Amino acid sequence: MREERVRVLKVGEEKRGPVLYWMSRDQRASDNWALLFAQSLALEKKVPLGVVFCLVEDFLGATLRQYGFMLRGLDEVKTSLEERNIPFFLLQGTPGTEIPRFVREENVGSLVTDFDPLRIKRAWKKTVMENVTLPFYEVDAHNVVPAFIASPKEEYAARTFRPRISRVLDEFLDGFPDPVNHPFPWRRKKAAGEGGAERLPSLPLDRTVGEVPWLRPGTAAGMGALEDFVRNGLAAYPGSRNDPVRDGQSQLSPYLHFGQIAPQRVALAVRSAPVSPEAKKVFLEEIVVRRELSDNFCLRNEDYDSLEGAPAWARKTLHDHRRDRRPYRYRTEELEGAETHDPLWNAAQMEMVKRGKMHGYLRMYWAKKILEWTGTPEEALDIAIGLNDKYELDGRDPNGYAGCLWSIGGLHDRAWPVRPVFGSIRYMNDRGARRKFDVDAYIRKVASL
DNA sequence: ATCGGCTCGCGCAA
DNA sequence: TGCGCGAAGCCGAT
Repeated sequence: MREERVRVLKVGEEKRGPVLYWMSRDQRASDNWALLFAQSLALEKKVPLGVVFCLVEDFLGATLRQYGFMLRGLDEVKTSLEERNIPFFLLQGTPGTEIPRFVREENVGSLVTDFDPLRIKRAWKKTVMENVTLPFYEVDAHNVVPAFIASPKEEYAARTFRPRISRVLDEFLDGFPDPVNHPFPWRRKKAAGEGGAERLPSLPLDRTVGEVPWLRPGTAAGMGALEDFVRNGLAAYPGSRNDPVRDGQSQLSPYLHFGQIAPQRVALAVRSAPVSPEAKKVFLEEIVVRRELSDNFCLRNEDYDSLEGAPAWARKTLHDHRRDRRPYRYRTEELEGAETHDPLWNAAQMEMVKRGKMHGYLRMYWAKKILEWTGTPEEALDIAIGLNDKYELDGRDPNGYAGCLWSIGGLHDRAWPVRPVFGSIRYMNDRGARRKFDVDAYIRKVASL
């Protein structure tokens, strides 16, 4: 593994004791650089290795839908790790309290965690850091090119970020080593406690948004979806990705969001697939450049989920058009209930509510119409992020924040001809959608869900 | 079907 | 200081 993936969060005092990987964003037992680094430390010191996940009861308003997908995936992680003599502990509570307590109780010698640019995760790590004395490392197991290496600043657009990735991609896109059994058993084993899915009934969750039956959670299912896409979808991807009727997208984003599969595994599979160089290029642009640009945005911009995070030209133009007349106005509840005059928008909203996933092209259209139909750009952004985080399996992800800001706040985009309400933010309408795909067929498809 | 204009600012060449 | 060009478009002219 390239050592640039590792950042020392705290030098700490070296002492003998097991190595603990505090798993957070990258919820998988293989293809995980943070786990691999933790194991290499443990092997070097000849000590046990354990993995802990801290279950927060109310993570940014997450729902049964998202907790169900996550906890069922974690149960698979537990099984896979235990087969390799690595215990998995599912704690419940605030990481700032629970991780330092676990470290003390089990006499942990070194602590490793994975990388996440979101501010709540950074705040947790800061508290943990202040409450432990041992060495504490962070490994970017989510990005092919680690976010701290990719760029030292907030990038202006994909075109400024792309060359930074291309320069070093070959160095970082290396293969994952095979998992190995850990030779040193964890001794004073804390009581294992209930499994993840068993805890679902007792968690204080929003149960109005139920689990989705059509997408099976976990690493095995995610790897299956990847295999299926590479075999049956990748070749046609450039032509079908913007057609929500054909559904030419990879369906991998929920697995990627919860870290159940590694983006790097996806990139490796695509790179060696027997398809045209063009198809590979188009998909790698999505899976590497665009996805990692979202991490760059959230890492380098404190205001990644508010209009303050939008570029200055965009904030100005939206402000200049603040008082423009809005021909349609909807309240949050009307939007949430898919009760607008626009059947395409309603269908997109219904697809998200029912399936936990909205097609990529429609996400842009959907968010831009919220800007057009609500009182202020700030309100529009709050509603878009709120609905996305409530219903999408991949809510609360850097990609979601960057996507909403792209649609509403001109992020990573350029100026376009001036329109009412939008100013020079790129405008979209259903005529454009009709040029691209059979809108009525899509509406019928959603109605039959 | 295809094309140009719309419009802004970064990054690089000079 | 000038210039090319960009994350998924729209619209009207041809």
